[in-house]
Amino acid sequence: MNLAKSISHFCLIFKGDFDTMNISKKEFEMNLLTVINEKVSAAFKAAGFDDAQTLVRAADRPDLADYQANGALALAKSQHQNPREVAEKISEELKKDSFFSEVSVAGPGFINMKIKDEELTKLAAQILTQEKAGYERADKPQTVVLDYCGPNVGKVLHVGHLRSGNIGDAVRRIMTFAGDKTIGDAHLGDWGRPMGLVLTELQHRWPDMPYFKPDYTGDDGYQIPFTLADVVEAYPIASAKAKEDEAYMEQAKQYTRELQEGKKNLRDLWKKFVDLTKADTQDLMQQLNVHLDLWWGESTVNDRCVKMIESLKQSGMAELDEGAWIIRQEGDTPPLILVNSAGASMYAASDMATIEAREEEFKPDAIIYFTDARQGLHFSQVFASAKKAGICPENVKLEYQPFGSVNGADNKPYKTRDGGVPTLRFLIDSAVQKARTKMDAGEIGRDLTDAEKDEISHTVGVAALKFMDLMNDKVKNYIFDEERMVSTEGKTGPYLLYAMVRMKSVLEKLGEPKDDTLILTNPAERKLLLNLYTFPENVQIAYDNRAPHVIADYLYKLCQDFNLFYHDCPIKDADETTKNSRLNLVAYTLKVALICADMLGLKVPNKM
RNA sequence: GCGCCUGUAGCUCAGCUGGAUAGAGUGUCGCCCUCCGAAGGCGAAGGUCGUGAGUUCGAAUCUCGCCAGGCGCGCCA
Repeated sequence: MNLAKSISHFCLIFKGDFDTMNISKKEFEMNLLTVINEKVSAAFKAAGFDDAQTLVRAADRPDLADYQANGALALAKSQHQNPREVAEKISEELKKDSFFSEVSVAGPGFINMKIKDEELTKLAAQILTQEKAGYERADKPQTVVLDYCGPNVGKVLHVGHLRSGNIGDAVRRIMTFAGDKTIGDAHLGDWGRPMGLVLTELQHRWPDMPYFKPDYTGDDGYQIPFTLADVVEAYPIASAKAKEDEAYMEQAKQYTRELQEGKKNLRDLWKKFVDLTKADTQDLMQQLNVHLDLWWGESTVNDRCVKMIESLKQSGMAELDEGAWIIRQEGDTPPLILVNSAGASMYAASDMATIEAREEEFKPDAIIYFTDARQGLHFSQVFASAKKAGICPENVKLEYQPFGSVNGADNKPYKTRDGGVPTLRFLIDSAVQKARTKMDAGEIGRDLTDAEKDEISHTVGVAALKFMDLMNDKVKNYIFDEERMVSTEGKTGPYLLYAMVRMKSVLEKLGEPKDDTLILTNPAERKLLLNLYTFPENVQIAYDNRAPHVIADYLYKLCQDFNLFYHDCPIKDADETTKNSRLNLVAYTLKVALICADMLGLKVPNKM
């Protein structure tokens, strides 16, 4: 994504023409970018350029400027004028504004602006004290359903669920912060042939369960003899047996059908192992601080799915081809298969029915899917078909947000040392264990009790795991380096947590600031303050691109700037004014950092 | 064969909806604790942005070709 473009998009609504927008000027002076953009926009007008984009953004050459405007370049191009002359004219107007200490034209026509320290410090109390630290929603808030996590009954959660849950939840948090109404749905895989297979295998192993007695009426108080581990083990075994043993396969098919028809004994048993999966998933997601609002599954839309397929057949949208019911696609795209030639409905049908259910229940503006990058074709078929069939209204946006795979050092999908697929529980446990080892070996945390160490190492370990997963552009594969993950050096979860713990610690030990006066006496303070002001733009870019890594990157830079400030600017022994000012900076930084951490679903301990 | 994604420092990655001298981290080398948390900070070295054209005043960024890697292509999810 392009920073400049995203910011300019963000700026588009601020044309300096507040009256026509029926919004008070005050409300728009909510962050530094909009303040400057208003000034530059006014200068454009005064110089005779009315409708041009100002293209204001934080300078990418901090040695030359605080903010820059690239609008003169674009303007000169469209009007066939000399860009430097255009920039000079605008810059002459800007120089009249006492807000800036320096305005100059550089290179082909960049307008560079430096802001007076007093202006910069004065704005802090107006901007950084706001609940959202200057972030202002540009367009109308939306209702959005987000589909992530995606656990499957009978299968153990693995690294793919880590990505789906982490990324989906982070995007949900970002959207929620931005003002959207969000609904996170786990989309449980709890239907179809796998369920029949599990039922069959459970019967083989525990034939005495009441569910299989001919006179079954209910399972009140019955304690199931199997655990989640048994269910997870049962599925692949059943799957293998079914391929060999025809009778076994027939039994599984029959159970699948009877389950879907609602036969009570099977439904009751099915519910037992679905609940086991759900409880396990809930536990893991809670450990990861991934929030879900909804636990709809494929079973939730079963009845709807049956009706939908019938109606698609009636309308001619679906056609029979080689024994299967399909929906033809545009161009070379292969058809979507609704019902296979054996008469079983496919997951594409279930996904379409789920869209219909979500539309009916929530009337969302958008539905966003977080699944791995291999499902692109599937979703393009489902989306196109849902639109074509009128299941999804035209104005509802269906969005597929793919993510790359997690690879080992060999750049092949990540495996444990024994070659197995690492479970999510294993990943969490080993991250926590590593954090604990680090804590026990280090000088830090000596004064903590064992219980505190347990809790903090869990927080740190999970943050390490999550941050590693969120710090890169989600569409790319990344290499899982378990040692680097828990390192406190460099761009890691523990580094961020450490910086934030320091901020908390400073405020706790030296007290909160007495008033909101801010003074700048050191370059590190100025750098940190300027960075705090760019929070709104970063949120906007992250929002527009559904890109948690933009927040991750911003938080990292904020912590770097803070650590430099912390190192260069002593607080305890400074004079009262300086001390108070620096405490203000710490408080502002902590506030913004905690918002960012929350967007990423990172918990921040008080000590570590 | 068709389609999607990726290729930037030794390594791991930002930047990619066109702008200045392409940024971090890590690794290597050097420096900084009498001080609010050194799980920290500072500095040095390190790049034909896969490749070749094109568009443009200006290309890592846009277009096209090529090369390399990953993934997907009707009855699993």
